[in-house]
Amino acid sequence: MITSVDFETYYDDECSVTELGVRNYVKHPKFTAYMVSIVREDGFKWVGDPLSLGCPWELINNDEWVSHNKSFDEEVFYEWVRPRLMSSGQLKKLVHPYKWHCTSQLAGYLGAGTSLSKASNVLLGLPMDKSIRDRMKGKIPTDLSPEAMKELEQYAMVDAERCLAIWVRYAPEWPELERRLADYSDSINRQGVCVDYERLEQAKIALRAARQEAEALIPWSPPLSLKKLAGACAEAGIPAPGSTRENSEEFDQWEERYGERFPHIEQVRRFRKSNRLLRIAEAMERRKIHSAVEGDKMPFELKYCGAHTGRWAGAGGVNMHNQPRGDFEGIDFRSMVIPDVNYSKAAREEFIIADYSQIEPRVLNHLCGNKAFLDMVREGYGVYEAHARATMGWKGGSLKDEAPKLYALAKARVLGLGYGCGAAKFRVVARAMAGLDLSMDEATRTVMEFRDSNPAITSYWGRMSAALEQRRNTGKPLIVNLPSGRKLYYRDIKQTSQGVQALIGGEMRKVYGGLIVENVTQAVARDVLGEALLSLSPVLFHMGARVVLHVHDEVVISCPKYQLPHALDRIKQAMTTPPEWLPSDFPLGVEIKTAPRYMK
DNA sequence: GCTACGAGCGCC
DNA sequence: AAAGGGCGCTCGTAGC
Repeated sequence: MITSVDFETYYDDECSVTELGVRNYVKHPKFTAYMVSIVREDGFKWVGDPLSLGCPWELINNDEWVSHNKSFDEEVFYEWVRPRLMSSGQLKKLVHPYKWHCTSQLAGYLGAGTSLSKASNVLLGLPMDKSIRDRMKGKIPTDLSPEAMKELEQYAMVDAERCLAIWVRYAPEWPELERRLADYSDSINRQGVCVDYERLEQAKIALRAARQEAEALIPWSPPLSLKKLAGACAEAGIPAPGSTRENSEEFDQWEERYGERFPHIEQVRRFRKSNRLLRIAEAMERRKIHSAVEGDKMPFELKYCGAHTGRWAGAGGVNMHNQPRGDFEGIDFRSMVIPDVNYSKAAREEFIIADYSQIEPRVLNHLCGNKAFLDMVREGYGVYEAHARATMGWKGGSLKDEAPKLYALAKARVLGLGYGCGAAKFRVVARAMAGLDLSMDEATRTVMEFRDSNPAITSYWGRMSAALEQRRNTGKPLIVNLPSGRKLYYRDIKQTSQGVQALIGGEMRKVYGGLIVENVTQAVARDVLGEALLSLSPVLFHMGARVVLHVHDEVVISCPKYQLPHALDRIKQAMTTPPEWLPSDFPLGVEIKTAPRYMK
């Protein structure tokens, strides 16, 4: 029997998931699960206080439960509700589901967005009203009038009904391998990472000092106000920069001319950066879980299929997918994350960090059938040099050594031009990715040359563009089949005043051929990582190691030091063996290193 | 007082 | 429009 279970819980500014993460939210003294809605496949429905005598826990014992954001409801049930039911004697034996499923993960897999309202909209065609929940902030049911209580119960029931409907209708479309990946994600999240909280404390002191110093040197307030900045520029008799974005061409020119006369800009950046890092540090602190055996750990959230391409998305307050790299004010932020400790075992651990090398260009050239390029990569040439040999007429020796400028251009072309980028944007991309300063003419010429010499890629854009056109204004979705069997969905494709748009991940967004090619490429690279995670899992388990984190094309593993000599080869082997849906000679490359702390 | 949204910026 | 893309979080501002 499928049964949907949805808890309503108290929240306010300081006691919320956003603020504390799921684990410490449920532990908070103010936390209360005041309502649960239960809907069974046979039509049975119940809503009310989960601790009340009438709550039908024994009825749904051993059912298959389904929730939207299962890891949240699990935490509430196992850590707050069930212990109370047991200690009050209301339950004589432990109640639990036979299995617990998640419709947020299912909806993500189906490219429908991960929120219940988007999923309901896209998958059931039923919009939802979330306003009642927003009005519940800081309130518990005793604050409510009987009418308001009734309204809330109805709202909670609708959530559970929609959740059940989505599961019943779409669960068959969710393959076993993807379900394992989703479960695995949840376990990685819950396991968390070890954090060097002492070092973090030192960092916070330095960051507070930097922020304060910067704030004092900025003559306006609030310090990040662009309006105030423009006002101050006007007073100084100089034009205001259109943007303060670092590395933007426009801003660099402005800074060159006026930077000396107007030094506050540098402090604006310093304020922004130190403030941001300080906020992250504080959020990491609030998520701390102390364990005598495992040390101080921080659970986090990598959302399975958080992006419509299927990529995981960092979430939950501390985003492990955008941790700052490198040094700021003497602080290397990534180094706060350290290998697992286990004080009950003597084994010390070390990180192994493994990255796929340029996986997206490799995938793109495979998808469009660019054999010449892939053959050269298989022969051992680097991706950029292979591109230069295949399409830029390079016949010499090592491109990087003999023609560094051409190498940079090849790199910019490979990274920037595969998805339809035009000349103006290419100038920005080439600057950011390869440190190239191109004139508009040079950029235009490069873009044209690239397209001329890469017909396989441009015709791939064309096919996707034609597929879109075929479904425009027909109501029929464009479903792109990926080699893994997974699909990408472009629903409700419409001509609008903004160009062609489609319902992508629950939102209307602009769409065109090159974009779909980019999405597919990203999606296939994601599937490679997914397969790698699953094939790594038993390999690591045998060595007492485990994945603690993954970032799109990078896997961070904590491994007992005495296993390191075997580990590197085995990991590389598992990661570079192509999934069965790719050619067995597909050239996957992995860069692998050991590190005493998270880095790069 | 609140929410919604864009700018800015971090990552791959 | 042959248009690089995918994310999340903080802050400031606009609008209610």
